[in-house]
Amino acid sequence: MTVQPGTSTGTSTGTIGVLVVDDHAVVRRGVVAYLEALENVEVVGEAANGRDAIDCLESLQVRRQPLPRVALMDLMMPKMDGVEATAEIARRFPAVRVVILTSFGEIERIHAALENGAAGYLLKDAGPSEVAAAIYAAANDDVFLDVTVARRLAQKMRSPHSGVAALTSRERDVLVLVAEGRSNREIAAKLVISERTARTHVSNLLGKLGLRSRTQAVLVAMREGLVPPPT
Amino acid sequence: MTVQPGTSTGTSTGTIGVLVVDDHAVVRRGVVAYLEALENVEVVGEAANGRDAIDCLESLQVRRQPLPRVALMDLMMPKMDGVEATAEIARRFPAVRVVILTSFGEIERIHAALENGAAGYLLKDAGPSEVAAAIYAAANDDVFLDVTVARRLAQKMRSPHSGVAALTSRERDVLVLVAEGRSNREIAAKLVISERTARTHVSNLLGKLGLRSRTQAVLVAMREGLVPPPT
DNA sequence: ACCCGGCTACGTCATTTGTCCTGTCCGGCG
DNA sequence: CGCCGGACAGGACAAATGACGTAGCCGGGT
Repeated sequence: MTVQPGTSTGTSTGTIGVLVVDDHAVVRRGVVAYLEALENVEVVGEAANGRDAIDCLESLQVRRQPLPRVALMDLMMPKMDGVEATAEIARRFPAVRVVILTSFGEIERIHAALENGAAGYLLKDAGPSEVAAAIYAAANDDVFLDVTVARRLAQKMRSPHSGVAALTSRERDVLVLVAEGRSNREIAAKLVISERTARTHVSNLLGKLGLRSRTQAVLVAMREGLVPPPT
Repeated sequence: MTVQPGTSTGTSTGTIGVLVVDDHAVVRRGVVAYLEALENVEVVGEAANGRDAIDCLESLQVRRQPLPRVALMDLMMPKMDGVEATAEIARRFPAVRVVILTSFGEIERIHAALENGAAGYLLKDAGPSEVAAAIYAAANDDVFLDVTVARRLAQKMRSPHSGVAALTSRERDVLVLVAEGRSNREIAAKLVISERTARTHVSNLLGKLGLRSRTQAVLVAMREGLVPPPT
């Protein structure tokens, strides 16, 4: 976690403070380089994970320093997942808009992030102009979505009957466990239900997803971002 | 693909030319920012994927311009995988050292990359100093490995009897197909063998990996980088 | 009050998967 | 040459998986 010294006199009204959150130093460097080219944007801090980001905001708050207007944040970080961090920031620091900047466009994570209060979603192959647009939009209480993200989201809305969206919450629970390599028996134990019931859920979700085996379900769950890729 | 204009008079002996290959513009920007801080290093081009990188080298060659001494390259790119690109560069442009800079430390990909002629392996949470060290090492015909990568590699060498290394090549073939969600019957068809044989292979590889179901095998195959995560 | 959808559970059945053992064929190696 | 390990194959069997139908329970909406 890094906080710029409070000596910065440039934090006047009209300047957009940005907190950059990413576990990869290279990416932070690239983002900062993007932002430095923008006149009325100032990077007020960097954090390597969600926990650090929260800490950073807290310490700014107790020091009565202005909070950043925007947090530019990766998903998939150690310590604290971007989705969780987004939720907590939206809850505890409602003045801070969270813009997601991540490598993968996994529909479930996109959905989760936006549901948790994200004000934008960028993919890492975005150019400087897109990052700028997203930040200005967020600062303006608008929402900026990457084109391909928006398209995928639209597709999801159009056909709620394909994909994990069609699953009930219980079926999603089961799918997550399937995607962790658990057997029906183990799933039953974890969820405190009968093994037959677990099998029923598996059978139902396979049907809804149009799959023929739990192995394929694992792949779908990963593709949709329902479970993180194994480390 | 971007090539710096040949007007650069600074490409004197002693200067290390670097080609940056990554599909994420942000990452390229960050890397370039790193490299700009180094005195005797010059970025001679950028490419968004393996194919572009090769093209870039070709075009430099036909124009009789000096090839970069080092290519800093991501794995997991569209168009052409980093491993393939490394192999082709090592074969066709032996003067160019390839340094891998990637997010994940998947032991199988590390192994494949190094086997294909990579001269370094960095993780993306590397700081500027590590990137610099890797580039200087590569330019010097040395090999630079990230500490955690080196450790994992050492672990692999120490215990060849855990992990995918213990598998026969045929078993690896089968594992790849398992990890694609194929059934035993489909695997048999793909490999033109009997289903019983496919089952034997699956059973044997599960035993060697200490697993109890093919679903877990999927996770291991992903973790080891034997198959790319589903897009 | 009534219906519907979701969670629970069970029974039955066909398939798939995984284990163990046996055995053949072939190529490399001492 | 004999030996060994790996690919291939099959039999026998146990266990897990998945499909389909049925049914009780409960909460939310009409």
